[in-house]
Amino acid sequence: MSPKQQRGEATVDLLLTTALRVYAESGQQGFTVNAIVAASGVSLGSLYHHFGSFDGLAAALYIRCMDQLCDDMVASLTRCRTARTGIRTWVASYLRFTRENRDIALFLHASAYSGYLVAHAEEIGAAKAAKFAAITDWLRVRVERGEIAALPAPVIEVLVMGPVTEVARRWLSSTYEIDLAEVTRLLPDLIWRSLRPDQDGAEPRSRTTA
Amino acid sequence: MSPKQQRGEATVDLLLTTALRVYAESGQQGFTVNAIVAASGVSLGSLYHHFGSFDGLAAALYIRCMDQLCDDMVASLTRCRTARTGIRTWVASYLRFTRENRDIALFLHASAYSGYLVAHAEEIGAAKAAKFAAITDWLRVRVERGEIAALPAPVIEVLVMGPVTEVARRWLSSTYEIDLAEVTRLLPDLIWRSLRPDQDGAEPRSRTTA
DNA sequence: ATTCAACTAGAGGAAGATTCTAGAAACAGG
DNA sequence: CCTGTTTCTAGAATCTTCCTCTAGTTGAAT
Repeated sequence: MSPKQQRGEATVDLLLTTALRVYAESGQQGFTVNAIVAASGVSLGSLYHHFGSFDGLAAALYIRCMDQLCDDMVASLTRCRTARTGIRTWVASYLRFTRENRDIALFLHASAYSGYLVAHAEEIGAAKAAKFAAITDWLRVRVERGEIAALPAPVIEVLVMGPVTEVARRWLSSTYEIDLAEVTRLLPDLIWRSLRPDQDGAEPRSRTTA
Repeated sequence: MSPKQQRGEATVDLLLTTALRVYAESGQQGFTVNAIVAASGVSLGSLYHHFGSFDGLAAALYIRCMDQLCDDMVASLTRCRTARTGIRTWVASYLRFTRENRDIALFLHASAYSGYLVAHAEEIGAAKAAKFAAITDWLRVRVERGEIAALPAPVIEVLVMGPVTEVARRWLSSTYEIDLAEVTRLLPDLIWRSLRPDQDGAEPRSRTTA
């Protein structure tokens, strides 16, 4: 299972990094084996030796990018105790990650429907679920404490991730003009509004009880 | 400018309709000129006579689908007077459209980054902006009346469209399991919460003034 | 009858994913 | 240090797929 030589690991890394750069520079059109091979200097044989197919490389890259994003989000989220700061931090960290890792964000958004990961859909789904488990747990605890409105987990996820991914999409597409700084200032609070346990004047239970 | 024969219009329509069906059945992979030609019975030359290129057909299909969606949303929205019902109806209508027109929604979501519309990006952008103008106007009026929080237009759009498109994405991908009926029941109110002018007990101005 | 849009059929050719064979580099045991 | 084995690299050749173009036909309108 584990490689007996570590020279391959470096080429794998080089290939993935180059692939991401190629995608960022040339878009979906130019995202091809030849381009990646040419840009990386690695041979075609090496590529197929390590990934088996082009889709294999794309799937590996997708998983690698998603892991980075998820690790970043989970780290930000789990550092927070209260629901309010947690949600706000979650939102802010996604936007920050997008700004600081444009290439990764672009690839993630574009690949969602891109077809080259249909073959590895199960694998990717599993990886994503594993990473999201930490987030779901964090949310469940706060919902049980009454710090977040009693909603199904998917609805909460959608209310947070929805606006944020939409902003990212627009910022990445560069046809819209989005003031990312302003949005980062406004969104966390606005999203939190839709998740507060109740809005009719009652104080959050964390103050009155426990 | 106007066609001297109207037989072409029928062919164009047949091609677009078939293309959508092919996409729904075969996905990105099977979305090719040959497949469309075979499924429609129209000849390859005809296709090129009308659309000039494969990308041309894809762009035309994209615009047609987007028009349908936008017209539906605009019709639902402009029928509403108050901000609250408007926003809630907007959300509900998008979800209803997605449920009732799965193929269209799928194509729209998947094509966003798909690369075959890069060539016609300007054209598409213009068409989209034109359709969205009605929505933006509707929003501006309500913001000026104080019925909606004083936020930049993009932020409002993102808060509404974000969660809704995210739900659609999940429902379409079929790896997530989304209870669309339940979401349709919950989301409109939740989204409205993030847009209400203020949440600290003050009544909406429409009641106290004017 | 002429004209022009609409259409048909099929060839051409480019591009890209994959396979294959050959060889270099690391590793293990003697 | 030598040798067999596995991992890895190399790049040409292949095979498939798909977009585009050309040349010619049909048929409605004037």
